[in-house]
Amino acid sequence: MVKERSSMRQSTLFLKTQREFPKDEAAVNAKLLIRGNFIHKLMAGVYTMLPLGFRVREKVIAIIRDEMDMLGAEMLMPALHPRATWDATGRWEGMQKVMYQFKDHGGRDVGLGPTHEEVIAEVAKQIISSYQDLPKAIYQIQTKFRDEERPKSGLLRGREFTMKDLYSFHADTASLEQYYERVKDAYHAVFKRMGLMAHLTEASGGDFSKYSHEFMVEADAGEDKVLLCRLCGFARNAEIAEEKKGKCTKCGEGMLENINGIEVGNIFKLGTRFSEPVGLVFKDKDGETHPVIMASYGIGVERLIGTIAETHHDDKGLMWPEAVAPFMVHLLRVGAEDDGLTKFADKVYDDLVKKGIEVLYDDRPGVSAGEKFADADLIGIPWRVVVSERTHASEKVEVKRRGENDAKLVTPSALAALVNA
RNA sequence: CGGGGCGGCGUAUGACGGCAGUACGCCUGCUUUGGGAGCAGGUAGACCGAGUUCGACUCUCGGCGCCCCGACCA
Repeated sequence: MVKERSSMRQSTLFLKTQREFPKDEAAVNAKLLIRGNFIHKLMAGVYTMLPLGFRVREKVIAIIRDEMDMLGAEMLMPALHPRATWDATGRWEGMQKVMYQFKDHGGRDVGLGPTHEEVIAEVAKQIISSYQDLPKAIYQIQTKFRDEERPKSGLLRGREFTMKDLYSFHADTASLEQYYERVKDAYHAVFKRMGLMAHLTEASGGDFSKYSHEFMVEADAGEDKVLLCRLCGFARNAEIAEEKKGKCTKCGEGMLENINGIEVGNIFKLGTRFSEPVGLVFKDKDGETHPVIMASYGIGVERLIGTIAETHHDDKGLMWPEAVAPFMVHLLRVGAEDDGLTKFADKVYDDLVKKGIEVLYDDRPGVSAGEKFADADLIGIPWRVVVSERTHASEKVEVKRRGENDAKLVTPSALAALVNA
């Protein structure tokens, strides 16, 4: 069915691209996303997702959700937390630097969650009490707040952002290991589906784990240094790497290379770091009590969008992979205002919409062809369809993929099949 | 948090210790219509505070904000 939401007329959309790149941004993703009007910066590290950006975000989330639903159920935890929950693990003090903490009107200490291990452990206490309750996993897609000392690089490091965080609970390490491997596969699938090649990278475990794994996308804008063997795929974060170059320590064949990586996801074996202090325990078959073994798995949604922008563009603008593009088709009506042409273009639009294709229809009157073309290149929708006097004369439309030079004339009825192929 | 840069119509910029200009945008009208159209008219701007000065958008100091480098990064 035709859903108003799936397609839009540009003349009425809350959208205005900018002629120039913003002068105070250096990061490619910030330049392109701001100029293309996908996002609007409210303050450093805090952005409005405008309609185009919102749609990309929805696509990204849908892919994440699709893969995560195979690993556990979704729920939603609050962003506002009481101090007591964080005091249980000592992190009210420990995370003062990154956690927004303040007093409510009643004088109570509260904070905005930078992460949710404490909260989920508290919730899990009510669910888990026996080995028969394990393993379990649960995830959410939720807003996190981090008082970053230095937000930077557009969407790559924000103060308020969406994170998918998955938590798993196990009775023993064998169960944890097994589940951990499943998550690895799911993560690779998530990134691959949105056109990103992520290297599974060994990293430090931070506060509460000896080791963790990060998913690194190679990009100039990446703030992490990673040693990578292109032959076998071995990767290790430079912060923990003892070797700096030379033969790969894993396969012994390839050479280790230094690359910049953007960390789009990470997975941690938490062990009992959170379950123990919170009292999240279970009874085994013999009636003995043990702390639950936990792991957490995160993906930064806006950072992913920024990463895609960093890796999918040319000098004219963005080039969205189809899976996350805000629309599949950008339909441009160019040339003089003319009733016949307008009707023809409207019909092309309606037909595509009826066939379930998401179309952004640039029906703006009085906007030059050149400006529409430039906007289409900037916004980066995968397929560009042009309707003009020329094409109308032959009852055809002109189709071109973003990034390719050659356009071809096809009949409107052939469009949907072409785009869906 | 240390260091650096920047702060002017909605956007991007030029000049300047002495009436704040240009381009784009936006509004009116006419023309135009396949790679950011033309003409005419119009609209709209100095981050905040203190100091120096006859006079500060301009110089000095402080604050705030943004960007960049570094540190930090569950």
